[in-house]
Amino acid sequence: MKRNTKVSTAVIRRLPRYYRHLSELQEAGTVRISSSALGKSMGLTASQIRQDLSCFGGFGQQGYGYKVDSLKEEIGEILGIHRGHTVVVLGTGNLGRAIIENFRFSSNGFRLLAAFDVSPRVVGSRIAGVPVYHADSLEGFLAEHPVSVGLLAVPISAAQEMGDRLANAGVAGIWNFTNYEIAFDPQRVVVESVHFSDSLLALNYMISQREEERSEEESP
Amino acid sequence: MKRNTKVSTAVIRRLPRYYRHLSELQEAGTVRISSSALGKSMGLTASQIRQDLSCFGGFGQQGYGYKVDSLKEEIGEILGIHRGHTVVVLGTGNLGRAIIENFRFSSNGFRLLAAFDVSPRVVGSRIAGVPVYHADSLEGFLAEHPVSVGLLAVPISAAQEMGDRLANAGVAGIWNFTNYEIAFDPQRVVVESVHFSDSLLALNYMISQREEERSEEESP
DNA sequence: TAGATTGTTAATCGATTAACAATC
DNA sequence: TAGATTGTTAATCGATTAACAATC
Repeated sequence: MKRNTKVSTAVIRRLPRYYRHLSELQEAGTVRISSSALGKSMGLTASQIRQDLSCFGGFGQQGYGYKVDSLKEEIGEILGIHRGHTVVVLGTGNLGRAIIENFRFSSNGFRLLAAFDVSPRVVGSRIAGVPVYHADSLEGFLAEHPVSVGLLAVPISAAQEMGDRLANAGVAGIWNFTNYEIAFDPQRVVVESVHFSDSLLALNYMISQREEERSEEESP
Repeated sequence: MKRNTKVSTAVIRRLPRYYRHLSELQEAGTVRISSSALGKSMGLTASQIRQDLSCFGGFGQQGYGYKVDSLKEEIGEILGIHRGHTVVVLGTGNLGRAIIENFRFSSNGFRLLAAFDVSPRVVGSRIAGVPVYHADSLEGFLAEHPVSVGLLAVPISAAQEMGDRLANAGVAGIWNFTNYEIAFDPQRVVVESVHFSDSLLALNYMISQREEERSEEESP
C-alpha cells in the first residue's frame, strides 16, 4: 500500500466502475479475472487497469490474475464502503422522494438517517420508512447525529442557503442534485454534483455531431 | 470555424458548463467578460478557456473580451440546442416521473413527446401533460414520430431489452438512468449514462480520504 | 495612441500505453 | 517446468499552461 502519492481524479472516477463491474462478475460466479479480460469487458487497456490498481497496492498474482471476490473487497475498502457513513436528504419533492424510495444507499456504504422539508404535507410523515423532519430542525438533528453527507434536492433558490447550513453544521460532503453550482470553501466540504442538464447537453452535442457527419457524407 | 479537427471529450464536457455560466451571467445582466474573469469564476485558467473556444472559432474581440449574449448563443449552437431534438421517457416509476415533472427539457433544446410504461395504472394517463403509452406501442410511435433520444428509467432487468428496442427503432442517443452499463454498437447509438452510484462512491472516497488525512495529522 | 485581451504557437505537465523482468 | 500474467519502469501521447505577436 503506497497510499501516500496523490491519486488522480481520472483514477478515482474509474474506481466505482471497477467496483460495479467486479460486483457483476461476482454475481455471475466468476472467480478470477486477468487485467486484459477485465479491460476488454470495460473498454480499457490492461495496462491502464494494472497502473490504476498499483496506486493502492498489488492485489494480483503473477501468472494468475486477480481474485474477483477479494479485489472487489479491496476496492470497496478503498472507496470507503465500510466506514459507516451516513446521509440526510434535503428536499422531498419528486426528485428527493424518488431517490429516497429507489436509491440503494446501503449498497454504497451509506445509512440514510432522515429527510428534511418545509411543507406541512410531508413533515412528520415517513417516506419508505425514513422520517421527514422540518428544515428548522436540521441543525438540532446534525448536532445529535453524526452525518457525513447532505443530499441537496431543494429548489434552486434554496440551494446555496441549505448548502451553507449543512457546511456550517459540519457535514463532510454535499451531494448536489440542484442544477446550480454551489460555491464552498473546498477545504471544508467536498461537493459532488449530479448535473442532469450538463449530461443531456453533452449528449445533444454528440448526436448533433453525428448528424453533421452523416449529412456531409451525402453531400461532400 | 475549424470544426473539422476532432474535439476532445474533456472540451465537450466543459461546453455545458460554459453554457450554464454564461446563462447565469446573462441573467445577472453582464454584457462582456474576459477569458480571465470567466476562468476565475469557473475555476479554470484563461488559457484553457481561450484554447477550448478556439476549437470552434474565434468568438472574442482583442482588447475587449467576449460578448456574453453572443458567446452563449454560439455555444448553444455548437451544443445543438436549436436542432429541434426530441425525447421519449421509458419507465414512469418514481425516477421517470420525477424527471418528467421537473426537468426542463426545453431549456436544453429537447421536446418531450411521450412516456412509455407497462403498468395499467399509468398507461393512458398523462404526467405533467405528457401522454403515457403502453411499452408495446413503442415501435409504432417511433415509426411515426422522429425521436432523437430515449431516456431509460426502467427497472434494471428491462434495461438492455428496452435499450435494444430503442436502438433498433433508430434513435440516435440513449440517456441511461439505470445503474447498468448497457452495451451497444457505438456506431449506431450514443449512450450517455447518469450513474448516481458512481457519483456517490466517488464522494465516499473523497470524504474518506479527508478523514484519513485528519487522523494522520493527529497521530503522525 | 496606449492598454487590454484575443487567438495561436510553443513548452510543460500529466495520463495512458508499451515493454519487460519478476514470479506464480 | 513452461506459460501466463503481474507490477513497474520507460516511451508516447494528449491536454493544460505559458508566452507573445496581432489588433481592437
